[in-house]
Amino acid sequence: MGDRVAARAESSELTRQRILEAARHLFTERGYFNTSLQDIRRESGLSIGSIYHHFTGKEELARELFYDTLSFVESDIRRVYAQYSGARERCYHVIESLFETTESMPEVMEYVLYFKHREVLPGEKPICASQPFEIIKSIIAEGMAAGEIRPMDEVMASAALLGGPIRLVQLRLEGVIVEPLTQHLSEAWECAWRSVAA
Amino acid sequence: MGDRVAARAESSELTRQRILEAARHLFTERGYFNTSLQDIRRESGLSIGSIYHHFTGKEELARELFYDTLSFVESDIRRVYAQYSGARERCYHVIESLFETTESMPEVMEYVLYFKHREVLPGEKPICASQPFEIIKSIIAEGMAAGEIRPMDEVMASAALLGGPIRLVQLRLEGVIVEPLTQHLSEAWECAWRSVAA
DNA sequence: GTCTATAACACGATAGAC
DNA sequence: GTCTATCGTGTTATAGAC
Repeated sequence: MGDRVAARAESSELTRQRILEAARHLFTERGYFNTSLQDIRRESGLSIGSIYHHFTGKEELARELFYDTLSFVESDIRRVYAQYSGARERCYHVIESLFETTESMPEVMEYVLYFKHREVLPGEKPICASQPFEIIKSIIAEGMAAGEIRPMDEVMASAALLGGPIRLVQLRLEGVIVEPLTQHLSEAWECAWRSVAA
Repeated sequence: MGDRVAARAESSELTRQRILEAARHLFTERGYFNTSLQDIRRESGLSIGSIYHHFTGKEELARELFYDTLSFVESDIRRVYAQYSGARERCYHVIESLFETTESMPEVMEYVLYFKHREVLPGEKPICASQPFEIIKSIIAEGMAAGEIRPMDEVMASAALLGGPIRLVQLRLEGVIVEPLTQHLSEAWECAWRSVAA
């Protein structure tokens, strides 16, 4: 008997995901404000009523996607942190994972980079106060203590290390770079590491 | 008699500027889509009719501001290009000017960095195809030919050089960095140049 | 849980007096 | 050139049948 409850819950979760996927696609393609709930209804193949049954409104869709994406990025960085040791290795694999995600899930990457929290979700904490940012900072702090990274302001070091790669991701998403970013990994890494290496 | 015509033209130009200033302020503060013409009317102290007399609509305000800002940045880079020689000197002063503009005209900088052409002005060329971007590329190409910069992909070099500083500008605009960026110029420059220096 | 129909509203844009 | 008043449209969100 619990089966029927479980099946219903599962199907409910499925429609939830369908709505979120449609929203993510449209938000990244034409932007939050250029997407109406009618668009999301059409894209998801469901109805307005159904959307409002699962979410309180359009804003919650954006919020949900935002936190989804953020925790995806976070777990990815955590994995790298746990799997490797030393700032050099860890930073390398953070950038590698950044490039891989750009290729395999460009919409997720686009959402992370271009989503304007302040505009769409006023009152949310800025992304730089988020967990991923904190992990990066501690990787760098440890690397500095170990003498791998030149002593300098931590914010400076993180900007120097990731600024270039992030810029490349943007150029790739905009279509300026046409080859997969993974092809440029070693060259990008060389530039990034030189900027902070001791 | 020409005086009266000139005076009228001047006053007309003045109200035009008042409207543009109000629009820039509101667009950067809360975003294009969160700003209504009523807001611009209130902020500028004029009327809806007056705004429509000077501009064809809201979108033209954004477009006008965009090209204004772009040509400001362009002339700034051109100045640096003409005033200095060698990739090293030129790049240093481009970054210096970037930081100075961030401090003296944060709204201009914010408009350049965060304005979403694709969303607000669909059909506009992306900023990376713009003149400022082209000048940077030629500075780098000349620097590579002169042996100042390691041989590498030009796009890669520009991302490495400016990615870090641009990231710092963003952090400054978001309030993560509280001191004027000019204080960090030498450290930021050190990181940026190391990433590409021969 | 899912649907359709519709309410309530704000927006960009226009018309026309002065 | 500047203004006020207003139109038409598209939006988010709700009500209520099934």
